[in-house]
Amino acid sequence: MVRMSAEERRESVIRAATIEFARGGYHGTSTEAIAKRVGVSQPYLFRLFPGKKAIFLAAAARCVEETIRTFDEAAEGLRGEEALHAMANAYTKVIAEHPERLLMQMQMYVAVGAAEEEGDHEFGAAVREGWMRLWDTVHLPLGADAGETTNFLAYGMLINCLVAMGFPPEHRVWEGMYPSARDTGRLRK
Amino acid sequence: MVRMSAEERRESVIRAATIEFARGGYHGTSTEAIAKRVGVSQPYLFRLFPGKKAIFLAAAARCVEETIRTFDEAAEGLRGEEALHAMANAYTKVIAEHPERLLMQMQMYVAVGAAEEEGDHEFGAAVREGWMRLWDTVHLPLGADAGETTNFLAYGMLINCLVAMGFPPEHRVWEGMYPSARDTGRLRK
DNA sequence: CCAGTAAGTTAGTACTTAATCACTAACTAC
DNA sequence: GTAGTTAGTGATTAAGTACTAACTTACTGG
Repeated sequence: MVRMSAEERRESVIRAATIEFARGGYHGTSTEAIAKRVGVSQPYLFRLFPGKKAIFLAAAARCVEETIRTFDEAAEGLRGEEALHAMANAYTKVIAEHPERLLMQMQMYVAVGAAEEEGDHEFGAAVREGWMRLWDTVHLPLGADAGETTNFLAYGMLINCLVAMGFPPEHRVWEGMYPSARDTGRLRK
Repeated sequence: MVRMSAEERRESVIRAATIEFARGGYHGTSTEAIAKRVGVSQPYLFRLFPGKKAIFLAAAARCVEETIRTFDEAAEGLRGEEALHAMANAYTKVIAEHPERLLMQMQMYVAVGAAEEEGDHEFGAAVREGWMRLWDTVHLPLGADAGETTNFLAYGMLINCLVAMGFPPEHRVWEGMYPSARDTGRLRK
């Protein structure tokens, strides 16, 4: 048994939860599965977090932070087409190294409807706020062009969906993605 | 009690299931919720379908059919930019009248990972096949241009995500969507 | 009118799972 | 060393849920 500070454990839980929730979504993931991945007993999760929902929220929030940071760092000091390429490349790297982040984002989005249904309006608001922060993050480097920003994010969402569907990297759906992204994602000033 | 033929009932179940699964996803939707919406007892669902999974599959398949048919009919006899506008308008109409179809699509996509995990490789394959049929459906009217097709579908996926997140129609994220779709989605021949 | 069939229900089972409670083991300061 | 705190577990529970089996009600053809 490896003892950790509660704060460190919470970190591990967030990482494990991201992977598990990314696969199964909120309802398709048991707290036991998360606990197993962390290497800790299931009841202990409820010492670290007030409930399952709080774990999901923490994982979702973290996921948004990291995505925003990824784009922010990639575009640092760059503008226009250069920023576009830098951010696209950064995202490509995330796809390869942390696909769970894309899937977790999808799970966040689809979880909004259910949360709204059960009276939780804060969750949807938080997700939308995260999206707008992401929007603003890429907006400025892309020349403060709304059309360009929307286009960039549209390709991002398509990528998320294709990854979720499990299309292998060599599949033809990926063709026309990057050339096209460069082409149709050109900057009009 | 209104009696129906089993076939008609199955139809009702598929429609009800689409709405329920669209909100809650596979695991977040109980067969009881579906039965309630149909107006039938919960166990009777298992006479009409072999199990919950079969209901989800039927709803998902139907959803894909209808989306493909929507584009197919909208683009009938049109090519290039005209087809693009016709299909975009048709999709706009679906957003307003049948948002559950967009949400169900999202739920399908995110369900692939979990299905794969539990050894069901056919589901993912079916979803990908549906996607490719959709791809081919819009590919030809858009001038058999892979970049154009990808672009069109990218905007579609962005729309799906924004709808899932619950952005109201007047929100600024929608600005730059249609102008931009017209603009960046222009046809290069 | 009645026999067969198809539509539908009520009651119940087996199982999963989020959350609680009482308890134990390890670290830390004095 | 020992007192107090912090990390962690085992046992349990209550609620929910997919699915089964046995029974009932309505329609239909001869």
